[in-house]
Amino acid sequence: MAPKHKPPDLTRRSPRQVRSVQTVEAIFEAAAQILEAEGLAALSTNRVAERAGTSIGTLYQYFPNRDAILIAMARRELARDRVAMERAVAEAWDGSTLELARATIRTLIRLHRERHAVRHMVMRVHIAHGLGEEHISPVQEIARRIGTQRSADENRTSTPMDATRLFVATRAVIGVIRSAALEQPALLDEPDFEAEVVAMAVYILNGPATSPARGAP
Amino acid sequence: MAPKHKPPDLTRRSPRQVRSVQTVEAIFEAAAQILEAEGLAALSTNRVAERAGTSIGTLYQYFPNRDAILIAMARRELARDRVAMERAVAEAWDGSTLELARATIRTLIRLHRERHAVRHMVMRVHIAHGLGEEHISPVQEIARRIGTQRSADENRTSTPMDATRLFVATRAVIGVIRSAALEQPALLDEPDFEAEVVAMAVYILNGPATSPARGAP
Amino acid sequence: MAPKHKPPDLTRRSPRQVRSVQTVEAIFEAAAQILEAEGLAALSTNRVAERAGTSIGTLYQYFPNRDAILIAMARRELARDRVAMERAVAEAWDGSTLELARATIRTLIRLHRERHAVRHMVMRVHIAHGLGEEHISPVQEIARRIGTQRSADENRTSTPMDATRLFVATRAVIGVIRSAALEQPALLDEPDFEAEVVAMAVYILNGPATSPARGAP
Amino acid sequence: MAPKHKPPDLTRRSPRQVRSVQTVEAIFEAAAQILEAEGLAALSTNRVAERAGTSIGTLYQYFPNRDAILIAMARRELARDRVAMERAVAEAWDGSTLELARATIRTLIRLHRERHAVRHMVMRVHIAHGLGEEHISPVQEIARRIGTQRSADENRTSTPMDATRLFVATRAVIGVIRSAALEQPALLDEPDFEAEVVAMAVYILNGPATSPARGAP
DNA sequence: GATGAATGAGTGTTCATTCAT
DNA sequence: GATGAATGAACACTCATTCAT
Repeated sequence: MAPKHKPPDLTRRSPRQVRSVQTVEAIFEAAAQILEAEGLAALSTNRVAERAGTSIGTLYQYFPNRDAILIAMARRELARDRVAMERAVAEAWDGSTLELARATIRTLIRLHRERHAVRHMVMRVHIAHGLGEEHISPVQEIARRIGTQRSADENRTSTPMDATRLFVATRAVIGVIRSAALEQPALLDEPDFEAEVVAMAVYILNGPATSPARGAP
Repeated sequence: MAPKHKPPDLTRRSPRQVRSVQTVEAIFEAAAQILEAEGLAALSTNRVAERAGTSIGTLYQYFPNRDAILIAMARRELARDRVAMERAVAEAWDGSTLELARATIRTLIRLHRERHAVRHMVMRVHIAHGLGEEHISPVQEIARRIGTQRSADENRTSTPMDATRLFVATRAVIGVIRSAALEQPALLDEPDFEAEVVAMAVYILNGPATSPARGAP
Repeated sequence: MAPKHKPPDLTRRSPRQVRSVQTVEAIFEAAAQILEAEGLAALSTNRVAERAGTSIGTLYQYFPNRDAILIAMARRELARDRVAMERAVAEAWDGSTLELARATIRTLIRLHRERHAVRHMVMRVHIAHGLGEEHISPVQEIARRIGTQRSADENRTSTPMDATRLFVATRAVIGVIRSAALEQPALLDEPDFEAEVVAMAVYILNGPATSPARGAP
Repeated sequence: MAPKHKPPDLTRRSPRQVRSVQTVEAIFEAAAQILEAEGLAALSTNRVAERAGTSIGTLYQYFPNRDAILIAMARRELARDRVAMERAVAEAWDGSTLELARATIRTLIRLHRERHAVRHMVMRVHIAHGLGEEHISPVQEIARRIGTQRSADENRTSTPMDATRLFVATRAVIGVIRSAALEQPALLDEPDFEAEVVAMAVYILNGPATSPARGAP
């Protein structure tokens, strides 16, 4: 999993022409299809190029090595996540903490519904390359804002947020959703599941006093 | 990652002589070292044999293929986990739910303190081979016992445990501990961390009414 | 000897560029040389590539596995045989049955004169892969035409051809020639040998009444 | 197919004790079973020993290398053949040439009916080791006796037997029977098949004048 | 800029054979 | 005499990567 060769640059040509963009897009799609159908071990550069309808030569003009493809995919995914999360938070910001948490978690669940297997593999490679820090930020950042900023704003009597609790809250939420995607994808569509996760999150963030009644919609 | 061919047998010769046992042990240790130092991709059978001080042929007399080594390691680890968990539960069974949860989680944390990277990779292969069911059982089983059986025994007014909540509780706990091991190993040694996880677990399992005061020892 | 796994494709890239054709030709020649000098067991893909002056990787771009090389060789040989046989038959068709048989058998003998050992091994692998049906056809077909079609045309009083006799005739001829090539290659150059085989063939096909006098040129 | 290592001695211990004989017998039987079920390529010494119920160590005390097993099997088979042929000839010696040929060929066919695949592989290895001369003798010898000695005895007007004709006759007969065993085993049980082969043999050996009427019993 | 033929180090795995027990 | 653990050369095959066209 660790990179065998020196990792020089992770991008080669930034595609400016239309054709370039299409090629890169085709490569991403091809890689995703192979990952989904046959797993990481089956993802060879030759197969990706073939499925993408280009030659390997061309592929290597856009990506310096195999993992660069996966890392680029991970980053694209993360960027999309960030946008979706930002939007969800922005829309729910004026509501209650409960509503805000719900909006966040609902978005997170939605992001895990599609191609979660591909997501997972791509992210694993991303992390294996020591890029994990690019990773958690969106959720963590939002959790921090919910926990800290808002309690300050609204002068609530919640326990002030510390790093450990922030860590526990974010990892619990992500861990549960990831496990569900992996083990029981059907759970992601159940309102109960969302409710439980939301309850858990709010409890951890705000402390026991303000935790909502169970099963509230 | 998914196995291409049917996995015929995962064991070959079961070691009877003393020498054999030592050889197998050496293979496990060599594999663990390589995994820890260089990751899964660097784990080739030849290197394992070399580092174990045996020949490749000998390695293949005990393991029919590369993954069989990892699967055997995973199973050994799981067996150890199960024993540790059972003991912890047995010792804390007569105490309060809080104490029981704490004992369980403390054990879980301890299990993740050493060689968690190796654990992680080994388990991933184990799961990738469709053996995931051998996996969750110990924690899940214990959570079920804590949530259901005990509340029945003691006639507590807790919300009855359903499958979704059980899922959320176990995956949240495991997810948090796993993330800590991976991202911030130091957290595993902090009492605060344990306290937060315990609080979260008890809250999810028993419902808001009975959740303990924050930071209680 | 029987193929363990299904034989998915026997060809990979079909050579389009000039260089490719040369490569494939070099592989065939290298394989033939090794077969002739050291036998089937010594024919490893690495050695073939080395002797062909290519890399192993290149070899595998044209042949998906070791046996595919041999099968391709067998097919090429069979195609050549078929052409030679067709031509011989076409040229002798208007002559007597005796002349026709002689032309056929003479061609068959000639085909076995060069590199018969290579032929033999290559064909054995071909058959072992269940492709035997591609095999007998040319000779069998011609024998059938000589035995059936011609006797009808010419309204001769020969015994009508049945399947068993056809089988015996073709296998006797081929068996004798093959044995000669294997055991006493010098026989293939002796006119007497040809005469005996022709006499035998004509006798079996046409029945005793019309068999020619011994030793007739 | 050519022997990789020096072929020092093909026998090690000649089994004198009862147990030894049983062991060797078990090895032969095991080898035959594996050959029949999975072919030559699957015949490894380890598997033979395992199936024979001995250890490899023991196997190697009776046979110095893998091929020695097959060669011993071939020789045993050949010895049996010789005995059967001798007996058949002895019994039919006083009859007509036709009857003698029929007895011979009938025996030959019978010998090819059982385990012909095993026979074939075993013989192939035998020949590949340059021991082919041990091979043809029984049939050839008998053909010679039929062709030469008898025509002298009976003062028939048949063409005197020469080496070429002897070769053609024996290889034709063997070639046909071998092909039948390999390609159409059912033919071996048909009286027509035997009749055709006998007719062919008698014709070649005795010349056209004395060849029997077709289909005579 | 695109192509795809060529490369070869490296992988997993087998198996004939040896030798300490 | 029997055992079976150990050996390691050899094999079939893959795949990331390069570069001449």
